[in-house]
Amino acid sequence: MDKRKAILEAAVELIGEKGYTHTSMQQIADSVGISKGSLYSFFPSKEDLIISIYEHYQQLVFERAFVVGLDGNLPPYERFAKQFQVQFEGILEYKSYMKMQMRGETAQSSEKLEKMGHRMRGRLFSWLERNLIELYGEEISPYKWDLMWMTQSVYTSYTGLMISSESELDPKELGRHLVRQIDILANDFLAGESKPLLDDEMMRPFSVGMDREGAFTSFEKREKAWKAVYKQIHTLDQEHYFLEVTNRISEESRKSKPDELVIRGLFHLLKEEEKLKAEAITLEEQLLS
Amino acid sequence: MDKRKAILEAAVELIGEKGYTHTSMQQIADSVGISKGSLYSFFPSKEDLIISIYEHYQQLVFERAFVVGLDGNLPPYERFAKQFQVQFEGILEYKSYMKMQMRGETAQSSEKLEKMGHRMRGRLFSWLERNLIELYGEEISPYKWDLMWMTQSVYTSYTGLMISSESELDPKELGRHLVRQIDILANDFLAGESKPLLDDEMMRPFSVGMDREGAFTSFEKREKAWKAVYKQIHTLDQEHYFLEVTNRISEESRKSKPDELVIRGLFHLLKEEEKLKAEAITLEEQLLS
DNA sequence: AGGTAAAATGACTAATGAGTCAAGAAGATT
DNA sequence: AATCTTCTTGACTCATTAGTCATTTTACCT
Repeated sequence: MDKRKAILEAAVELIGEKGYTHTSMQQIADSVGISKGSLYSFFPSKEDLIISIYEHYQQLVFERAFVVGLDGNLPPYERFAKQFQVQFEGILEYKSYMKMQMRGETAQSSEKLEKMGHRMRGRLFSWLERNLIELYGEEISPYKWDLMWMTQSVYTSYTGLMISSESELDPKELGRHLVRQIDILANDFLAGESKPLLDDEMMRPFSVGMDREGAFTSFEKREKAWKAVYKQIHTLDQEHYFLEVTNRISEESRKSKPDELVIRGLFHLLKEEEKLKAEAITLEEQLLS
Repeated sequence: MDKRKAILEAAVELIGEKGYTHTSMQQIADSVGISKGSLYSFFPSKEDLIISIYEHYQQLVFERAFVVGLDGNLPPYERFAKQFQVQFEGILEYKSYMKMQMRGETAQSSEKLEKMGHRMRGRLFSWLERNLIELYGEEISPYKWDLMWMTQSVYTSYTGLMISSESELDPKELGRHLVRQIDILANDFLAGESKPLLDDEMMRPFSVGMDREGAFTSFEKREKAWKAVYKQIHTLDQEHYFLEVTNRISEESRKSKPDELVIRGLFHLLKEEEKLKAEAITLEEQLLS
């Protein structure tokens, strides 16, 4: 029984329901069935707890969605729709986390969370951009921000609708629907009927490292290395065990002060499996550089 | 110097910046330059204060937007765009209120605020619906929720963009842009190219009194009476004075326990002006029924 | 100027909740 | 069984803040 995970789940549930400030550490402890002191042995502070929640769940939600990007025998348009579908399915699965995230209320606007949010938005936009360029070519470029902004707003509000409404929307239909709307507007832009409203200049806060080579590119490489490892793991017998090890690595590496020794140790566990060695080494290099 | 208003403004500023829970009554009092005790003589509780803020500003923002609906010599399409424009202008003007509203964090989910939010959404949707039907006729009806939902999400997210970004978006362009996007999607729906995804059933939480005659209809009538008064006032010399009286009536009538005597007294002030008498009486009947 | 009513003040109370830590329970080791 | 180690507990401290109210200041009137 993973107590840490149990705490995260209980906390997400409570905070999603009543908000961060109106959920006390005592309530969370009670809900898990442990004492407050014990809770504090897992998370040194309330802020630390909520940050861990974000780290934990963002990883889960994103992993789901981006795997589809790899299954590369779908035509672009369908793949785009499928990716939304998978994302919406993830939202349904992690409803309480999403509820919490949408409330958006946290501790005194933590530096760290802000960075995380920024990184998330950046990821979303960069993913959208890639898809738009792939679908419509470079000609869409002048209109990309308008399309991306529109997409992001509608996506977000459908998310809100899904987690609040009783009558469940079908993720598949929703994905198609969204892509269809994007398509209509994109074609209108390409036909030169509408002028763009948003440009690079004013959207700078949302473009993460598309200008600065370093940050985002290295992130991309790391992302690839992660994916390689996960993909390889799925082919193995001891899938579950290696997944757990890898998730633990991921968790540790996202901490503010990751313990290098822990990470190195965990990687040794992965490297024991011959079929995983190459991917593990690549990822380890990426993480410890 | 209206101290009550000064408090509302200071509070909006602080709460917009740091959130409801992280803004103390002491800070608000300090910011206005009065004592806490004095603050409590205006607002009996913190919750009461935030409710008053919503009541005060919603009125201001909405008033601006709906006036355009009356200037009826614009063609429907342009009027629709103009209404968005005016609304965006309002957002720019009441930036800190909007910031506060977008944070959405309030006291332990007050019954009253929830009702208010619901009413607001209802108003927005009913306004959108009217415009869509006017522009595209009854045939748009099966697609109205999809269009309205899309519009509402994009509208909301542009609002967020306006209040956060430094580079100011032009409300006029933004209004046109939004209406243009609606138009493209509406035409696509009408051409039978896309199927609707949302229907009355699942959108019931958002349809305020479109089914139940009473509530909304009577609200509409009252709305008309208000507009008639405001319109008449604009033709008068002492515009400013009568506006102030009317705003005061509006404020009082939105209180949880409106003082009927105060309202009756204020109406006497309006009825002194012969040209305003008829409209004032109609409104008074609406309010005191 | 003197007196009275109204308004403003800020020290005080009470509640809440984050974070600590000494003491005790459970488990491991010899 | 005795001892040591690790985990768990919940009573306690301390800071914050909503809301109160006796006292003081201001404004107004005669």
